[in-house]
Amino acid sequence: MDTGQANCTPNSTKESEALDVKPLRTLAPMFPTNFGVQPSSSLADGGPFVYVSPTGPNSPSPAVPTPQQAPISRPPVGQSPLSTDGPLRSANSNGSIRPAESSSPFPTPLATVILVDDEDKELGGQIKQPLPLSSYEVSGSGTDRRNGSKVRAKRARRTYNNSNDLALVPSCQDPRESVEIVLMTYDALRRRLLQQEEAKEGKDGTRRPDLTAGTVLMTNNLRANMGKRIGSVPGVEVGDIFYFRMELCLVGLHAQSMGGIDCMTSKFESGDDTVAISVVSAGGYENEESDADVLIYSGQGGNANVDQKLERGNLALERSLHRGTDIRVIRSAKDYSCNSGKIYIYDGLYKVHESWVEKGKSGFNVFKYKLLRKPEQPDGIAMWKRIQKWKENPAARGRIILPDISSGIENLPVCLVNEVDDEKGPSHFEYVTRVKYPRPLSSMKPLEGCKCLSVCLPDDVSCTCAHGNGGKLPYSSSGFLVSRKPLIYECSASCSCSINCRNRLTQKGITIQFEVFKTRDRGWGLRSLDPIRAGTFICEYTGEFVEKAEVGIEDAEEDEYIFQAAGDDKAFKWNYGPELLGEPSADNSSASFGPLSFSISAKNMGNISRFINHSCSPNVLWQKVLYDHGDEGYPHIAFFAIKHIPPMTELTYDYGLSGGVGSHRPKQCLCGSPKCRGLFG
DNA sequence: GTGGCTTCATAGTA
DNA sequence: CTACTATGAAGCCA
Repeated sequence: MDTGQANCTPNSTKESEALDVKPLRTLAPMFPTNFGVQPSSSLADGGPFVYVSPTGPNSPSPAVPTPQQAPISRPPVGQSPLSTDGPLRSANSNGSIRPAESSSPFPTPLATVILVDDEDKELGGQIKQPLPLSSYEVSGSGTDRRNGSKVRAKRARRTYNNSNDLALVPSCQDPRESVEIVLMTYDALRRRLLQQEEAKEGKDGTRRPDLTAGTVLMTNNLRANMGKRIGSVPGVEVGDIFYFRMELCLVGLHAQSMGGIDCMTSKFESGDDTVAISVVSAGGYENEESDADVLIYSGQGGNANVDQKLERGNLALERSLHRGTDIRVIRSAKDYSCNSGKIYIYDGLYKVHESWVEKGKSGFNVFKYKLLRKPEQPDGIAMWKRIQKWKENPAARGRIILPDISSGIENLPVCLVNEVDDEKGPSHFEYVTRVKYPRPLSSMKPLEGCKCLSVCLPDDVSCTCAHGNGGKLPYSSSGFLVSRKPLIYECSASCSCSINCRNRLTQKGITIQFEVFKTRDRGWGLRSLDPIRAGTFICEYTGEFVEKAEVGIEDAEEDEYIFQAAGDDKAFKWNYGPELLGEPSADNSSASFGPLSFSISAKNMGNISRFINHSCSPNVLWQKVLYDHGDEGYPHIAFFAIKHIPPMTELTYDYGLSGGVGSHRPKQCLCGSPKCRGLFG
């Protein structure tokens, strides 16, 4: 944002020089038509299957097995003594490894994404309405209160056919975009369901918005990468983060909603085998996770009071060892910002290198599988471990220019680092955490206050602040934006509620550990050391409030530090698919959101937000908020996360394209997105 | 097609 | 924080 746009040559050789910098996440190749299976020569030529001994060339494990280890009696390959192989229906003509046709008759696993959107009319009468929540509200099991008996509602079985009859708009061509749309839709529905749940007075039982949202998307075929596959999943990149197991299901990474091992039957030269395709290591068993490239994974079953058996997932992992097939690994990390306390990270492809049986803590046999990460993959969990070390010992972090660019003004220090060249930092500016208005606050219209005691609650119908926001508090109890709104009214000094009220989110400042860093080709940028969940408040855009007419057209430098959002339709689609819940479409028209009649200049004064660069595929959106005055013409601009953002990923928002309305001269865009418009500003 | 079972989930409560 | 438990849904399997 602070440099002129250099050139449009992407991916020059300079990229590889950024040693410790996580490379900017690149997009998956377009139109992947294979199943992610690479024929392995050792398998294709019918060579011997590799039984990796504990002393194998790639195994740093002890040469002598410990006494507690016993070799697994290996079942013959291609023949299942336990009938774990499913029926096979696909013919394989070329001899390469192909997944056997399983439950999905889709000829290709291209992401199937159905968008629900206001422009449906273009498609005329072919559109089928999505199934709203009410049409399958009875889901799962519950207790019938009349007779106390356990009843189990029929779960709608989804039949996968090729007619794509629920497609409301054509499928996305870019798998990355498909995955992101599925995830954003999922979380939007989940947040909305949670909001509805919190507003209910009598809470009958524990509701699970995560599962309900998942069911809605599954029922509407709104998912990516349907059908299982070995290897990487189109549109999902190493390092991607997830907050619910259902998210892994919806993007095709791991189909089991709870199970840790996912498998599929695949064709091999010598027959069919059910091999493991993905595992989730989330702390449920005694796994060893000390090394970033090694995972000692425990088998399933046993339940701590019986021996585990060589069946199901355990057998599949054993077969994966024999076949040498890739296994996707999803690892978890502690994250106390979310209720579950953990977060899932896709850590890329591993292979099983050895297996054994040992006595677990309970004294019963447990299967163990040693998985080694395949080389030459981007950092996944390794980045997390590195950040953890930085946090424990800040001195271990190299290339620090300033430990805190805010000089203690922010809630948390904001580090300034340069890992790409010798530039010593951005040009001077005054760090401020508040917008400077042309008039004093005392002269502006005050906000109407609520009379809530202690904190505002979503089930309190008398809260005037909730009324001002359309009847619902805009943030969930954990502090996430539920959906984008034309304007949010936070509680203010006029309210009787305390500072702990959930409706005082953005006025309290940042809660994430950010750092300002030098990008390769776009000047200085902003990123976070913490994972950021969709809907999280990032920061406010601070600077000097200027009326639009006052912006100097001639000042090129000022132009780089202006917040002046234009009304760009695509950038405003965040609250996808309220129709999926049987609700009316949200008003996402650009008239509700922009363009703005004012600008904020951060040239002379500002905060971290002045370093947020533009992208045509942004991960941050802006939202108008009022909290210290009631003048709707002078709203605060608050940034929120559009999607889950892994640590060390650059934060970007869509500057829009003012199209000659304002003073901005369009600049060459370097965002690298497939959707890049080429120009912005 | 169906019902039962397993499963490294969740959220709430103590 | 940790332990406990009630509820849950996908996919496998008989």
